[in-house]
Amino acid sequence: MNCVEKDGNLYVNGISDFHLGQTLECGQCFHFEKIGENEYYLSAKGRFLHILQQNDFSLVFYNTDMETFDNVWKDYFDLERDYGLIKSKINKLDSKLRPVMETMWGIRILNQDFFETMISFIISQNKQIPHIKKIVADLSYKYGIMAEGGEEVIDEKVNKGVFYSFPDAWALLQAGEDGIRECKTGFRAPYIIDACRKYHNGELDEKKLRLGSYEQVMESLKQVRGIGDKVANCIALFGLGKRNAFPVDVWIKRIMEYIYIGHEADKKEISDMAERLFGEYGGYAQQYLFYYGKEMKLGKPQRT
DNA sequence: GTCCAGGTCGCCT
DNA sequence: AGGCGACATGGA
Repeated sequence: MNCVEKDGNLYVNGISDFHLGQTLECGQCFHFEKIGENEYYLSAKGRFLHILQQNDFSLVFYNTDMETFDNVWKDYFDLERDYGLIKSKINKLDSKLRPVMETMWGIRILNQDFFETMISFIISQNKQIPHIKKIVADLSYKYGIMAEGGEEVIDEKVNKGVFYSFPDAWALLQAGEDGIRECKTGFRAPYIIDACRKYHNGELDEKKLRLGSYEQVMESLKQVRGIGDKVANCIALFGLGKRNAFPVDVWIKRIMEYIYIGHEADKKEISDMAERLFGEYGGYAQQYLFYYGKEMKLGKPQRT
């Protein structure tokens, strides 16, 4: 991986196992807008980013310097991890994933902000991804602050929320349950408030959670109203770096039934099986499977 | 109009 | 313990 700064933009070459579109669209994050072929606006880490993937090996980070790339985006996109190795390990554990990983070869698990991930996945329950994105964008526009680098770019064609940072816990507490409801969060509004309180008063301490075990993390997260097993697993995986977490949602349930079981199974069975099959690689396997199954509509009942 | 969405809660056996 | 409807909102 080598970087060149030119005209204020950063050109990164020699990357591998990375596809920007797959990584953003695979359902792990919600605060972005597609503006072209493998070209996106996104908001993360208090910053706005315009990013383009030119080919399998090179990326353009617009209006970005080397230091910001090294300190922020390299970690955010998980670019320092060897996904070739991860895929070969998973392939050894279970060869049924080979075609899945060959199709979704460019997914990387983003290292996202814990608080934003927690609130986003509380919102995600019983909602489709486009609507989750809309709510995240609206909350950011209404209660967040302008993201660093967003002001110069503002573009009427996309939801303005992508130029703003996701609000912090205090801002959402100020907005209150009614303010949060204005962004169409519905019955999730009190859940969001509870999460903000527990985050703000230190009951949920990101540093402690990151140091804690997967089991400890799950138990702490599930103290929040509106966080059950599935959402807690998503937060653990995407917001706290617990790469063994294996969220079981309707899709993964269908996909695992289709690929491995051959009949209906309950969620407990699915997650036990995933732990046996994938162990510490559960999170990666889950995300390859999730996006593949969703794109292929595996096991989904036909509806016209 | 009906059904479902990256679920969870509360109440019912 | 496990089953089942309610929950807001929008799109198919």
